[in-house]
Amino acid sequence: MARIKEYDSHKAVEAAMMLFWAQGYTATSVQQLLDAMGLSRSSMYSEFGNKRDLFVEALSLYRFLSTELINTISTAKAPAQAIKDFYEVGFSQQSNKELYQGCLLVNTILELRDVDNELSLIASNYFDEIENTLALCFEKCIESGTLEHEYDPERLANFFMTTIKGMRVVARQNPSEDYLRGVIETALLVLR
Amino acid sequence: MARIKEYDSHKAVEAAMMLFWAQGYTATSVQQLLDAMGLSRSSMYSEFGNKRDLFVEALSLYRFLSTELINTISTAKAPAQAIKDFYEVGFSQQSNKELYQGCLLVNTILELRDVDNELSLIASNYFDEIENTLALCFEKCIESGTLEHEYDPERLANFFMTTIKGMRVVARQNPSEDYLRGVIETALLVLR
DNA sequence: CCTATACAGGAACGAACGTTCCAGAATGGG
DNA sequence: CCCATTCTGGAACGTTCGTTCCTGTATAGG
Repeated sequence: MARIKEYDSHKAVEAAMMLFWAQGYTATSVQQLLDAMGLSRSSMYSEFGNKRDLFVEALSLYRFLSTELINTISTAKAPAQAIKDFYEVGFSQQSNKELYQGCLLVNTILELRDVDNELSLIASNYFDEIENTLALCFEKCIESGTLEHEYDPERLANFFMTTIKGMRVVARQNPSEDYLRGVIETALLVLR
Repeated sequence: MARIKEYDSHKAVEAAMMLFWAQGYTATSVQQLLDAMGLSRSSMYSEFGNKRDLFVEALSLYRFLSTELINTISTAKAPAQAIKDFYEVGFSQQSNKELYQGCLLVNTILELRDVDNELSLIASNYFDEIENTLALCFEKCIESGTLEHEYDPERLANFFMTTIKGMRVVARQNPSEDYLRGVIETALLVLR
């Protein structure tokens, strides 16, 4: 053995993720990725195989980073607060720039269906995971009495996930913060 | 003068629109467009200029076809029925295949931001038109007493448009009809 | 020192892309 | 008939793409 790797593989994938997030899969060229990741062609191909595999890793990282968001939901008590926390993540200072990039998963689902269904399905499945977690959260709320039992937890999860996907489309249209906050408040009217 | 044009320009744009709708702008090649439109390279370039201009026409046609949808809203009386009509258009028999293609405008906004902002903005502006019409509809409902005056018509329009955009993302994930109908019913809970 | 490994940089590849151009066939009006 | 116009089909162009390969250099361990 000789010579230790210089670049941080995790940081490289993160840079790639940001670029895919902003520009989409097809519109992002390998050269742009190399510049953003700060490594050479040779290193990229020996480390990640090819552009598609790199994108799969970027998707995986995006999902991993979304886990803290899911945890926020699971631990919250009242459903209204859970949903509010869920929405509000996008407004946090650290990810304020990212807010207006929309959502890598939504973008991927729309861009790659009928083009690369396998990649589109990966993104779709990540959403299903989140949706199931959300439904489970509502179930617990009903059991603990913070949510009336007349509500169907699965239906609520379906509705809020759809709203969130819509908001992440709207986010890419550069709306005002008031616009998004107004949508959140209105959506919460569903819970009484 | 000599020889009358054989192909139907409107039909050609419609075929192009369907293809762009299904695959997106970048992923749709000129050759695929020619096959779908049923005309030769020479005819396409002399008639429409280039791929981008053809896409602009496809967007315009999509907007035109959406007008009947807008008219449905404006003439409806009660807001709940108006929104329901608005949603239900996607379920009509003639456009059932199209339902699962999502929405050309949503797809375009997400795909082409940071790639071709001008095209992305065209799609965005079409949505704004629809949103304004929707807000005006709610205003009339409040004046006529079919909607409580505590509601802000603009905020309601913002919410429902966002929900619709979300549904058109979900539609591209091939959900069940029950899923979409459940989301609609839940969203209508906002109106009491 | 020596060798195996990790890098950079760039040349080269084939394929696909959008676009332009041209030769030739078909067709309607004068 | 004749000519202008509308079409087809394909060749060709330049560009960009993802990918592979090669040369050279830097570095850590034996």
